Amino acid sequence: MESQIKQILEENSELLFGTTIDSKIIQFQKTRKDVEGDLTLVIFPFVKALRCSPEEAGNKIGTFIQEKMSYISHYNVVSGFLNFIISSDYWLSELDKIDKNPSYGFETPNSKPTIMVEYSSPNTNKPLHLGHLRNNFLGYSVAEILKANGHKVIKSQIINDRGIHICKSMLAWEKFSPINEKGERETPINTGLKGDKLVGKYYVEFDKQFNAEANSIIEQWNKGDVDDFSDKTVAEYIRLTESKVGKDEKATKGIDDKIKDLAKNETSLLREAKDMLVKWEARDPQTYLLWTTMNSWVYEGFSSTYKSMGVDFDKLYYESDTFVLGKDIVFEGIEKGVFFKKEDGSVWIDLTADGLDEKILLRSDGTTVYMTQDVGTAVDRYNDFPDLSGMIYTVGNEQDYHFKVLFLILKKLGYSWAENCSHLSYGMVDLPSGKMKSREGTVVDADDLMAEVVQSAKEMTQERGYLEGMTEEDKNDLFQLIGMGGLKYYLLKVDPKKRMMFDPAESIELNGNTGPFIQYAHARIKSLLARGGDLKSLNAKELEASEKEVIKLLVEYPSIIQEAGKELSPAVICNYIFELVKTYNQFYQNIPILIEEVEELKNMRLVLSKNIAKVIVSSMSLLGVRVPERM
RNA sequence: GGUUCCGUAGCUCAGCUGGAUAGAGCAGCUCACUUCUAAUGAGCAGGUCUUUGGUUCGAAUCCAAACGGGAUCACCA
Repeated sequence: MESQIKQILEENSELLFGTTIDSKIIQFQKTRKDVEGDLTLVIFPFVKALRCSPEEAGNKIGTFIQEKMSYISHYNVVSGFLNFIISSDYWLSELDKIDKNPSYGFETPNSKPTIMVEYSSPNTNKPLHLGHLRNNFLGYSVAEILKANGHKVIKSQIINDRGIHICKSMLAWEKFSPINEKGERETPINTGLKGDKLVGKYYVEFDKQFNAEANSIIEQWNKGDVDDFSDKTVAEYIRLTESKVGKDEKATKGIDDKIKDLAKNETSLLREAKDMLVKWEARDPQTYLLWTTMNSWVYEGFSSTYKSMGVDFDKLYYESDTFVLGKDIVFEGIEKGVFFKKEDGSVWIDLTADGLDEKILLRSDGTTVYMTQDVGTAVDRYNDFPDLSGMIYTVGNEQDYHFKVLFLILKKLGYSWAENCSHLSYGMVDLPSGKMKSREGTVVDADDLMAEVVQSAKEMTQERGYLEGMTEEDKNDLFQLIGMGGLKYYLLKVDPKKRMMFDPAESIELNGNTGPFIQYAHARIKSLLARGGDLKSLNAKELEASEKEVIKLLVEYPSIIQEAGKELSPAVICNYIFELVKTYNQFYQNIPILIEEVEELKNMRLVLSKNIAKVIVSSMSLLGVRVPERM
């Protein structure tokens, strides 16, 4: 409709305006709710060309368009805005088209280039938490949205299964796990703990012991007992301590943190963890066995968590595989002159010319860092899928800098596809009580939270649901569907880029802008349709205002999917579906459907409802949310 | 301090490629179930869109500065 009007204006611009017009000045917008009209053209930009008042200009253009387009029944001009009223015929014919298209809003599958979407990518040293939920739901949803836009999508994750953090858990387990009467240390089997939880427990234990050791070193320093430490360290300690004099509380705390870091570097625990990493990279059999065992525990735990989340992956990458490639690339890069070596053997890239810093790629002991692995992983992926037209990394915005550097390094290494990589950077999830810190144990565990929302959905549904005749199994599935639907919708409805507040009480809320609100509307429509009998083809002639409003929104659906794809934002879908359901509910509440006596009207209202249900199911599927037949 | 993101109703968020009187949800106060699922709908109340300047016929939206908040600037990942 808009493009038709635009075309008419452009083709007849000489006639209307006496000059050719810039297509940019043709601006449409939705008509305000309190003004009569379905589509609004902004008149101000034309006023100059026409040299008359906005009122006259609007009338001139309005009359002209109305003559050319039969679907426009009339128009009005209000303070510089030309409002077209589009006839019921048009909306009914649109509804008919929508009704006949089972995959309405979706592009032909696999008709566009392949994109890889990476998400989740956890460390294997601790369980998944609330932040991972946002990440997973977001990544999964963006993948679905891109598919709906016609792209072939490969869902992938990189599992950070190596590195110093894993060694910390391994070391703590070896050192601190109690031995039972059978002579075994703790395992998921003999403790009944989920594997990821058990390993996480030892990561926390490491940190606890590590801090204790660092504190005792500081105490030692404070007493003046410095014989066991290098002159350099001692000098740094003295310098920091002296710099505290006369500083305010905040600055003093900052310096204390630095002293703590200094002390941490001197702990035997960290030294042992580092030794372990070196042994691991050298494929020491015992270390490797321990690593394999503990990782397998974690994978088992993760896989059950992913199942509850309802997410999956097409292709997994492991850092333990890709870091070697990363290392090779670094060596090549040195020869190409992209990287350089410092005296102590560490390898760096100088990005100061690009406004960034120097970045390390290999430590002086030859082991790799995060960046090295990511370089390797990226190259590995393009080797596996040479036709990738894009790669999207779903990673928190605290890593904005990392990805900026990563993409720049790839570019400098001469990979032409580097510019197709993008970072889907999302904001942190805050709790009302403050920030989550995994080391301090103030996290919201993903498994616990999911269990909680499902439990809450269960209580609520038992209280007010329509469950007669359902099997226990179906009921449990329904509770799962509602609880998870609520949680996913809650986490996805906020613009991904923004930091968001997670209120546990609100996340299990079922009224207002929530997943269950939308699921409920669907169940209600299904109940209508079940009683409505067979549907006939549309033959109604007129539309009530509230019916027209609903159809208008339905018509927007394809463009919403496009926008969500362009913005990589499931929130766009959420906002749309909420608006659609709200508008439908107004219609539902005010207009009789089954009890309507005029057959054409009843039939049309049922067809309309059916298509609302269709769009609810399809748009919710883009969020990874299932929708019940009844609730 | 450098870089970067953010600041809209009591709370949580939409709106931001400039356009009409800035919108939802929650919380508060009314009202509507003998009628299709009330997990709903209708209404009331709630705003100097952080501030100041600029661009423009027109600014929550663009630009600049200030103030306030977050992230980041590791031989952690």
